Amino acid sequence: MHPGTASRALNPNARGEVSRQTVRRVERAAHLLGYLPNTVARGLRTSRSLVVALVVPDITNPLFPYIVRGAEQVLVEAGYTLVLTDTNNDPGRERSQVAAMRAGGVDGFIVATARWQDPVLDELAAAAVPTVLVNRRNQSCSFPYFGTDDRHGIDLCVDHLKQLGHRSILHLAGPADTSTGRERASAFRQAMRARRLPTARAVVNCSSFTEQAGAAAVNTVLAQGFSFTAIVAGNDLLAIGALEALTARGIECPRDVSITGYNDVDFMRRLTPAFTTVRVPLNKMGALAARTLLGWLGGTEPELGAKVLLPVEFMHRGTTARAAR
Amino acid sequence: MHPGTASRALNPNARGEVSRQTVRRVERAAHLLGYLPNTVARGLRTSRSLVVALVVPDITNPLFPYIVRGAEQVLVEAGYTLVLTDTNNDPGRERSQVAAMRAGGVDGFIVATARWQDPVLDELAAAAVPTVLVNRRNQSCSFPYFGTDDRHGIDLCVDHLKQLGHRSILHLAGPADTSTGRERASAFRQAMRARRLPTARAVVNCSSFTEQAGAAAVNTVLAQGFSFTAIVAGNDLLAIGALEALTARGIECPRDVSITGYNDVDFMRRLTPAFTTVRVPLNKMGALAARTLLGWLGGTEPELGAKVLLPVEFMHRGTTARAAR
DNA sequence: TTGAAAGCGCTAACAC
DNA sequence: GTGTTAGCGCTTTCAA
Repeated sequence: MHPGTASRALNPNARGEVSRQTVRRVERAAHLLGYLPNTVARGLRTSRSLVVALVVPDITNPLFPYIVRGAEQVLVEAGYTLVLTDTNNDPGRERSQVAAMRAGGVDGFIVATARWQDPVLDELAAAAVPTVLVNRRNQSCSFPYFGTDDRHGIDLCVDHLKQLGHRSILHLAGPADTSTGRERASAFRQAMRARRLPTARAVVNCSSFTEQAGAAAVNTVLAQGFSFTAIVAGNDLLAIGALEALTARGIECPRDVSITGYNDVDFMRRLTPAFTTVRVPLNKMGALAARTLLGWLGGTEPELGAKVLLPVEFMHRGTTARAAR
Repeated sequence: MHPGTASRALNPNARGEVSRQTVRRVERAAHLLGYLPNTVARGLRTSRSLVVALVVPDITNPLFPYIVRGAEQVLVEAGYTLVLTDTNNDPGRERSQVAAMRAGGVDGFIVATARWQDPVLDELAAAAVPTVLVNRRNQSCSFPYFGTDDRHGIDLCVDHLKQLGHRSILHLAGPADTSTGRERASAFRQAMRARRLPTARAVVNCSSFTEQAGAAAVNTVLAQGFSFTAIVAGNDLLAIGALEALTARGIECPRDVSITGYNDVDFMRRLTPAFTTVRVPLNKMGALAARTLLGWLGGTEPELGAKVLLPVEFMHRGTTARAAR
């Protein structure tokens, strides 16, 4: 039996060029020998590895497992393998890991670590590596982006608080080198202005999307004497940090201050009080990104600057209440 | 310049066989051209890919991200790449994904999905693929295993509850096809007997390590009229499910029933009441497993049935209290 | 110290 | 429909 023929028999695309009988014979033999086509050799020959890399900043941030899961589901169904790489929020590691993945011949990237200015993405774009962005994007948005409708989400929060009688609302903004930090802050300002609510000193920047940063920001604002009756946090972790900082000072939520989160990470509904937050379809975001990348790898090049914003859902729970008179 | 020489100049091991001057020349050129050695081709030639696969049952289970992180840290430092594969708790997918990884030429496996009887592991053992087990093991323990000292952890729970005056203690055991389910149940029985506490009907099996299963088990026991004043849950999710089921029936924790969890997943301390549970060094478990696998790949074959049990720490928080009189 | 050549396992183009 | 051949990019023996 001749290797070329065997190869054709095993390859779904070329199977047509070979007699049914031979196909059967080859399949039988392959099964018997426990033969697994060596995808490395195949990749070398075809320069397609059927591997996609997913770059996350920190897999222990409860946001990301759902994105990973959504993406892997789609990828595996299509016969692809997912390579996860966790950059530990370190641009240096991001650069080197991406380089390693490239050298390893991955077919494309799903990037969840985008910073506002991101040289790694610029390189990827320059090299025309199929890449999609998820959760965050870079300024130039060099690639298709799958995020959520932050403008709407934040607007829902502000609206809800206004309905409850709040006027002095503080926004805990995520880092300015992330699109989510910037865009939610901008959405907040716009939502406040649209309702003739005061925006002066109403936005404070947090150094990262962590509890610590959220707590620190609240402490700073309090120390400066700025008073507020509600907080719109840039994400759930910032919201939790804010709650802790307030509680530590005897300020109670929602009695004294209302708080909204963002993302509706799994355990938010289980906290006491259960958190009012904005639910984001993380699974779907990952799946959609993967599907688009797969399409790209299959030849249908996407519109490069395309932004897909998934709809969000406001979850009214226990951390928001009518403003004290 | 001749490719063989260039290869030697770039390869740390063979660099000695080449003149310093040539090395410099090659390095300069490589840098200039942005040359990245193609690891696929290298892998084909050397049959080492510098890739390790990590198999998890469900990355959204908050247990696993920490293990992933611990492992990846170590792996990346050693120049390896981590391939994550999530089997969605499905043995079929586990089998096919592992086969895919094998065909993809990974150097070894870290498996966190082991079932008590696990044909996939048997195959891996038969093929002598370097593999380490983490979190769970199989019955034959065909590979080095990194888990926690469950016997001690469960003993601490029972001891604590006994100190508080509890005698009727229920154990919510994880699935019988996992080592963690079986061993914690066995540890529970032993701990109870050692303290002359009753074990009849004190262990109930849950179909999976999920909230739903925990709640269902508690409901069943309650329906059967078995009464208890405390629960030792097989893991945190079961504990949370149990708490929900009890609360739904107006049984309060810890006033009426005390509950202990297991693993001390990140948000347990944030719940109200904060959960009494057993803290497990997940990060270290992943790191240790990775290091051992790396050693194996480097030539130091580990003792095959070796079990490394990491120390646990009992976290006394708000879900346990003195037994009602 | 460097050059030459073979070959890792597979596939695609071409010949029969 | 099947056989033949060349070569993906690298490493490594062997010879110079």
